[in-house]
Amino acid sequence: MTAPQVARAGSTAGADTARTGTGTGAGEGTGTPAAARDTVAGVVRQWREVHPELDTGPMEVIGRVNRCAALLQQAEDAPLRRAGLSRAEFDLLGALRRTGHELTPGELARETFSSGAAVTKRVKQLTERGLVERRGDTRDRRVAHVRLTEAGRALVDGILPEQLAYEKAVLSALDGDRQGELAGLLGELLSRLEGHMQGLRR
Amino acid sequence: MTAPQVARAGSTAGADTARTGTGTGAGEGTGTPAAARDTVAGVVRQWREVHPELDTGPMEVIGRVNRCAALLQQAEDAPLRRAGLSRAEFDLLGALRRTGHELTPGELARETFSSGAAVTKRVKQLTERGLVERRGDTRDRRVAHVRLTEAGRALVDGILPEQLAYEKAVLSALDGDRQGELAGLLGELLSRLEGHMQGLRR
DNA sequence: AGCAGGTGTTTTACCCGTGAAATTACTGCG
DNA sequence: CGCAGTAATTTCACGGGTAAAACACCTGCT
Repeated sequence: MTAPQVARAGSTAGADTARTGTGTGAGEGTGTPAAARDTVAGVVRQWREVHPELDTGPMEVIGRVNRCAALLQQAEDAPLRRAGLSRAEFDLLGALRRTGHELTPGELARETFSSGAAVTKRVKQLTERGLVERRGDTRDRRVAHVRLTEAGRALVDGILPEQLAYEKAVLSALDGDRQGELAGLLGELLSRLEGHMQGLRR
Repeated sequence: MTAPQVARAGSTAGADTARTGTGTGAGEGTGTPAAARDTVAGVVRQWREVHPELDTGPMEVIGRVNRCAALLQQAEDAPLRRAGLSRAEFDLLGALRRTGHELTPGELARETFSSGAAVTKRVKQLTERGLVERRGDTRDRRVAHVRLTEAGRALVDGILPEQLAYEKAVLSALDGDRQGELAGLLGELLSRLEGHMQGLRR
């Protein structure tokens, strides 16, 4: 969540940069690469016409990641809104549920990739709704502990299967094998990005 | 950009749902799947411990797409901010540059996946900065036409190569072949999502 | 011609997230 | 003990996005 709103609402990616592979890749042999009938392909084509000298390769990847994320999130939000939760709120509740224990605001911020200020606000709202409770730490009075109420736990447990089913349906656009390949490639990229990310901040 | 802020700022994905493949997929043979040392893997593991009966497969894909998008966008924003532009502004300018001709606010909204209201605001700001100009349509006085100024065009052309180089560096975490595979898989998913997306709005 | 209905754009009101400052509290050291 | 330094959390001011309402204008029908 902390990341530039990949998630939240409107979402991002749109007309981003995208490049075609470094020569390798996607072609399936048949006329159109089979996967190339997406918005990003069109955008890349336009850039190539205007700037034929540029290597548009990265756009193909990054543009698609962004756009997929946007669409997937949009889809995912539907079931949540029906339960009256925003994605950010669900993420917070989910963090509490999956860790199985109380978390401090700071931990929640790290866990949900959002700012401390955002956590403060969300916790306040969720407390008012009776989904979450807070208590001060007895030793260190600076810190607070947030935990799910019974209602909160029930809400998460009720939504989660629905959410997963919905995601499964959306992903069915890709067969099982491809989903696995995709998860693998993304995981590889992700683990390296998360590793030496700070090193690239020019 | 219109999509639910995959992009923008704080970014989203965080503690999202993610599933492990449907049996196929990522394993490389060696102990840890090689790609499984990312944040998402940990989150999925937690969910599985708490809800062993649920199929966490979709999380593996969707969670990673979201998280990758968040990190990539965060990285991409760096070069833009140095030029004093937000990603949304750059997308708008980029749409004008790559299409090569004037666009109406409505077209800009569609092209950048954002709301009309957002376009109105951005165009106003960019006009004040002298990067863009607007003129009313002579036939239909409801519509406006927005075009790049010379300064705007120069700015985009100056930033783009830098942006692409930066993206290329970030993606170098994956070798060329894998980038191609990834682009292919994402393109396939994306084209189907974009196709029958509206059909899933329960 | 005149108006009902539709379309393109802007305005309005509001929500939500952020960074920086403020607040409160702990800790180690002289 | 008392204070400088640091840490956890909240408050503040603001930017940017959205949906819905308001506008302005066109078009087709009678």
